[in-house]
Amino acid sequence: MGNLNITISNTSEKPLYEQIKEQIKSAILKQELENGELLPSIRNFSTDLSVSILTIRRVYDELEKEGFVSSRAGKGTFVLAGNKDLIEDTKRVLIEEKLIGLINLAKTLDMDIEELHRMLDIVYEEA
Amino acid sequence: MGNLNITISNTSEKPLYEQIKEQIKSAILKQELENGELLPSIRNFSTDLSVSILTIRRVYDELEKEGFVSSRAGKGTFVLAGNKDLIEDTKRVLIEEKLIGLINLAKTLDMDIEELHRMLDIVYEEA
Amino acid sequence: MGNLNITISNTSEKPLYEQIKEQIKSAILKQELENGELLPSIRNFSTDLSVSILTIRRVYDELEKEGFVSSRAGKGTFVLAGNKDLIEDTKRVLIEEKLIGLINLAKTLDMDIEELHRMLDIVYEEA
Amino acid sequence: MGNLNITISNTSEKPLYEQIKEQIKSAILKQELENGELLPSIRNFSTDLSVSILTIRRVYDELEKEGFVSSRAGKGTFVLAGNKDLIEDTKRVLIEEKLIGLINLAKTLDMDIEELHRMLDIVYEEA
DNA sequence: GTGGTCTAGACCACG
DNA sequence: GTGGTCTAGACCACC
Repeated sequence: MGNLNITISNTSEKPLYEQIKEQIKSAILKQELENGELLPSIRNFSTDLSVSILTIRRVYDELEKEGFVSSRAGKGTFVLAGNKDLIEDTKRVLIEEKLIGLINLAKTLDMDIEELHRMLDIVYEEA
Repeated sequence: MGNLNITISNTSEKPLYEQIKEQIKSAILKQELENGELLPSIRNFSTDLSVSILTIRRVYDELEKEGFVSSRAGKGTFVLAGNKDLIEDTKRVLIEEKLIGLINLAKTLDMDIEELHRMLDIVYEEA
Repeated sequence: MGNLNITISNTSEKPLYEQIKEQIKSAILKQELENGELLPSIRNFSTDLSVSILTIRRVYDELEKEGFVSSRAGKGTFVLAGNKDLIEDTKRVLIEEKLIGLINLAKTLDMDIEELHRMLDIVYEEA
Repeated sequence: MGNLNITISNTSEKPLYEQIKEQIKSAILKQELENGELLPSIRNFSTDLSVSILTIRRVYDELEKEGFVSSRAGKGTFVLAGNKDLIEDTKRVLIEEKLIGLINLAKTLDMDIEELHRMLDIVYEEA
């Protein structure tokens, strides 16, 4: 039941490998990709997305070092989503990183926490 | 009443010119720098901060393009902070950009608005 | 009295053929497999372990080259464990190889032999 | 007082990038490279060692992710050796990894801890 | 077929 | 000058 639709933008400021990596990571965190599921081969994936083999290789390399997938020569690259705690922790850490950036900016602009809560609701409605 | 203390980090991932630019911009938005105030000359500023003249030139160039300062040959670089509404709007836009990124991430991770408010308070306490 | 329980891991960084080979070799060195004992046929073994026939063939080939088994067409693959001295020597050589690597690392990190003995005991307890 | 002599072997089973990475890491751990010291540029280093630019790039990338160096575009790659605890911990972890491998092997070969201590002394003398 | 390593180029932003 | 990203190939071991 693998669900993996990757969209990449050449105009984005984010590097290609990061765009792809984040979308795979997000799919794992949302549990759209199950534990043990086989990801596309490096060669197939690179031709599908029209990017270099090396770009996909980098995506799989970094995901493996972060513990989200496991690559074995001759077999392929598999999703590791067995550790539910890791998944929940990772989600919180990702959100926290963005919150820290937001709060730092708010503080340098003399904006208080109540105003921040108000704007959060407003922007959430519009998004 | 000019208040301008710039601190730069060589290990930060942000480029030097951006670090300096953001701090000047923040000082203008917080109204620590008044309308018409004269900023340091490119040469003095670059020696004070121990960075290249080119780096400061880029800071002033970009700030001028964004409408925060005005440079006149032979006279110097002046703060443009006359329009109070513009300043308030600019602050909101900066915060909104970060909020949009935060909310997009939260949605892709299946995190709801209440949880986001809770985490905002928690991280705000720690920061 | 042949005792041969092979366990393989798909997430291990070691290749399948090496995992299997090491376990057979270890069983011979520990004398769990006796001299002259008949190992499973390539076909049976490969279906039992759910690996390719080529993988088992490679295991038997390498074990034969190292002198631990003997394969005869039409008869099967037999354990060669007659020379007890050879077995003891092989065990020591395997351990020595790892010890050399350990000591080289310790020396490049300026760690002395006493500290090494201490850590050996500590890690041995935990393992 | 930078001391950085890298030797690489094309016949080693270890990949080039790992050989180079380990030697730099070892120099940092032994404090032969000081905090803040500038490492060779990617281009110079690659021509000095006669390897591809990408190989050196990978070395610096991984060392940065592990927290041993910091790379900044336009400035270079610097040694981060300020955290003494990290350095001591890293040394112990590296030794522990090898000890675990050694002990696992010893156990599968029915070799006890006393014998291991004896062999450690013997091999240490010879090495 | 698969991933792992390596090469020899290129263009970009930063200083 | 520097590192960061990306491309288009290649050879190898493993399955």
